[in-house]
Amino acid sequence: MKFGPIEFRHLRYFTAVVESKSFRAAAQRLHVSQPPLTRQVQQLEELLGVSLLERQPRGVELTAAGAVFYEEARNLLALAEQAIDRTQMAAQGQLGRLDIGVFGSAVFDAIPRVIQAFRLAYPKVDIVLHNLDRAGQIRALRERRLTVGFNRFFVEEVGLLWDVVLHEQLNVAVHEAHPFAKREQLNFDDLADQPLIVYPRTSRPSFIDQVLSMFHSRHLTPQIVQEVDDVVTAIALVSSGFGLTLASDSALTLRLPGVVYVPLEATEAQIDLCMIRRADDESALLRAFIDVVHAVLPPRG
Amino acid sequence: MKFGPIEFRHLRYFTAVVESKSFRAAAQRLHVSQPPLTRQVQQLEELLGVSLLERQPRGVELTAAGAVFYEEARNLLALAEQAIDRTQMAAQGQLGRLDIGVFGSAVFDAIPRVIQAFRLAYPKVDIVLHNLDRAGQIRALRERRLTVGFNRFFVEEVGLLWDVVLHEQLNVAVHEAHPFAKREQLNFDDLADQPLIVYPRTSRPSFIDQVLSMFHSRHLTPQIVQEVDDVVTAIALVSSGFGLTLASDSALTLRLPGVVYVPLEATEAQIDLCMIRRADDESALLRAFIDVVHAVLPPRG
DNA sequence: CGTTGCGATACCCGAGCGGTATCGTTCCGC
DNA sequence: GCGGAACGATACCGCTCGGGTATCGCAACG
Repeated sequence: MKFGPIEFRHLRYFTAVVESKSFRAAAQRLHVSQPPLTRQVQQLEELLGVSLLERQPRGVELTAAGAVFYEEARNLLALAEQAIDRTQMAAQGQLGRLDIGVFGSAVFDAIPRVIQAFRLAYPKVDIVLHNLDRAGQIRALRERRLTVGFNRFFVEEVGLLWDVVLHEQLNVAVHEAHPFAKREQLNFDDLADQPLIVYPRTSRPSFIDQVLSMFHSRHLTPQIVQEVDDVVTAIALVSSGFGLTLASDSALTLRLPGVVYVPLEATEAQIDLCMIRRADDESALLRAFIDVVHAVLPPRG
Repeated sequence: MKFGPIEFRHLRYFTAVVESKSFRAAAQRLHVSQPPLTRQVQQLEELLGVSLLERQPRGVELTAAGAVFYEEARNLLALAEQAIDRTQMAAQGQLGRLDIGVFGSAVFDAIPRVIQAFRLAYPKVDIVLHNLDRAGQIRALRERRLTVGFNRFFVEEVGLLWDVVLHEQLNVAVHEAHPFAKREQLNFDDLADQPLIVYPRTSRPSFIDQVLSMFHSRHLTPQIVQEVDDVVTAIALVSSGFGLTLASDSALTLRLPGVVYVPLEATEAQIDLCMIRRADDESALLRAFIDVVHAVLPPRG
């Protein structure tokens, strides 16, 4: 006489009986015989302490409470189906939340392209962008607040993996009044005695360090006239005739009045865009995102 | 190796494991041993075709899909609780919908008082009022579109029950300029040769039929100057000096300019308010409503 | 007034749930 | 570095309980 808690079986049986208005018909629909159905519904009524059906010779009729419970049961069964669907979607990486760390000039071109493509392929995934420098990204990754990070020049970090996802050329941003503005291409020697604006210094090694090493390998010493925090400020200074600066291809979408971009000689004048992630993150969502990144960004930049 | 469909047991076990971050601790919480827990969670994962937990030496960790399913499971369990609550409330008449048929002057006083009291006692019951004459109420009751109806003078109807819930006195509505307006009380003899406005004729026998029978039993013949559809119109005509009319106590709240109500002699000058319902309706909701009606309306009107 | 179709009941069988005992692994302290 | 402790997984068993067949009691219908 003692029953356990309510189970989905009770709901399935009860709703079938209600919809068939008959135990026998419902039994047929459920591919069971009639007596178990009777028993389960009786149990359900006893568990609830409520009479749900009025048994009549011509079939069954819902009581007022039965009508309420029927609606609830239908709802629960539908939600259970949804729960399964959603879970399976999540397992395939089609549902969930992706926290992406971004920084620097890549946010102007490469990142938006990746995100747009990913949104299209996985519309039910929430994407949250976090503006973090490299150190911040690494910390956030370790603390699981981030799924992936995009940055330049990752050093090896235990527990983290990084891939180069894009090679970009360097460009020189000059004011249109500057003689370089007419040139098809420039090289490092051209820049040696030019007033250079450099960025950013937030976490070493950084963009600027790689640029400086390119000068050093050519035994050149650039004339640094100003240090700034970010690309936008640097280009703004170029726009106002302060000097020259270097920018990756991604920054080319950043158009300010009077600023002209001239490609730098190709040899070694490359800057990488890297993606960093946890080594132990084997989620389908991250896998799917990585695939999109490689599909969107040119296999060889 | 073949499992049936998902049951609430799977959800209860899984959520317990997640919340305890441990199979053993969850087993203790659930008052079962650890192996069945392991098995049920394994079954759940197989049923979903999804890995929900990462078993680690220090306990268990949710996968991304597991986190999604956990939220869904919590939600389902909470909704199941609510479903039980709501069903039990419905069984006690505390939840549901009450369709009430109303007609005539009772809507001005008695009905609003009843409904206000019922709303207070059973706030989660939806009350829907339907303006239907007696024939319409009887049809709607038979077709289950109505739970109760209020009207005057019910004849016996098979399958329906009626109770007198209120006795009201009759009053004469006269214009203040009329000599009767000064009287403390009136009787039928006074009215015999007065211009009388009568209402309504919608479904016989009706209010007017009872009034007329009161005249006849006294061998009097009233002077009917106008027939109208409803009380409000009748009183409006009184207000414009058209004649006199009779109105129950409920209509006294209906105050129009120049209209004065004078009580009619008490003997036999009573009018009933009746409540009609299905004989086979044993719902707790109806029972509760009837109780409220008898509590609100004076046991002897 | 028998027939028919309904849900309820009685009884049986076996799947499956929960129990105990134990294993394999990892992490910890000595 | 090694034994012990703690974790989840596995093996196996007993018994509950869900589902089966057969049948009952009852009301409606021709």
